[in-house]
Amino acid sequence: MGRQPCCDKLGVKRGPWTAEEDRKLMAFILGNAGRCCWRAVPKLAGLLRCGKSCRLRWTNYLRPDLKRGLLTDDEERLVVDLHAKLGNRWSKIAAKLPGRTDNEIKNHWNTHIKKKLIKMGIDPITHEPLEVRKQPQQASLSTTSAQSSTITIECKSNNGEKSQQQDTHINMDKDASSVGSESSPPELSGTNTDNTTSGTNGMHDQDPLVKWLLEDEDDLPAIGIVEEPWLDFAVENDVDKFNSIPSAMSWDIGATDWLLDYQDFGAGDSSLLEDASMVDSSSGSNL
DNA sequence: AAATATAGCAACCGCCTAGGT
DNA sequence: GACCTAGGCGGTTGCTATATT
Repeated sequence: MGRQPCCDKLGVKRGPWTAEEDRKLMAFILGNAGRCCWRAVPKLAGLLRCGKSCRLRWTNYLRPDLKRGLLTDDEERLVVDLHAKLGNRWSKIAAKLPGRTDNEIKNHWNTHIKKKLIKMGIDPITHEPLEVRKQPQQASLSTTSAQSSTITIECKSNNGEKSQQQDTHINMDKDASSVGSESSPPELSGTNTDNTTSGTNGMHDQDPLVKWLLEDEDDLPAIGIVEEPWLDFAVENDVDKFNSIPSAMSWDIGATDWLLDYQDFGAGDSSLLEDASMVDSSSGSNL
């Protein structure tokens, strides 16, 4: 039988996105919120891309509510804490950091945080001191004893200055074996996080952080993650989406931050937004 | 200045799950 | 219940920029 490819590989462009493609995609999505599925987006938007690729580009790069730049110290500490609880479930972690994507956090973890932790003698997988791993039977089998330790993460601010050393409390009150590999903890893997509230993880329920995490299924708006308004059928197609959106949507960022963020689009892309709004109307002809 | 190594990040791949039929 | 599809997720790859020799 086999699974059908998400799109016809033939004639599908791959590799880095051009500014023009970004414009087209952005204009289409903002102008046609909720009107079709990702599979149909490339065709309707006039792109020679796979729908999956479009979705990825949108969620990881074009979404108006994305923050750009390095993670702040606070965000970094939160990621470490969350990773200690959740393992490599980047999307769950990202859900707690408004404006950050799972891909971004994953990359940041692999390139920055991991190294920091190793440098500090902390196992980035188990969040335990590296020495502990020399005694595998203890590290992997002493599963239920709730451990807790306070470690210090040396963070550098964006201007390269060392910030004050921050105490980061990493609770290692989890099943050591559950984070003994890069994969998700067995009891947490599989069907999302639904299992996390049950059975053997009862102890997690007492952890405020875990409580908070487990609540995320229902309270996304409360933490700044709103349902994607641009994919909402109810979103009105204003003349200038790029200007209307920040005020129309309740993103958890300053009303104009996203505009500043778009300076990152690349050379000469300050004109991108203007162009995009123009493309918006022209791309409508593709529909 | 050129060559090489390393780091960082965007994008892709393949698997999994949810939802519809 | 079986099958199919779309979307989501995490792991991995590959390109580019920067640092080092």
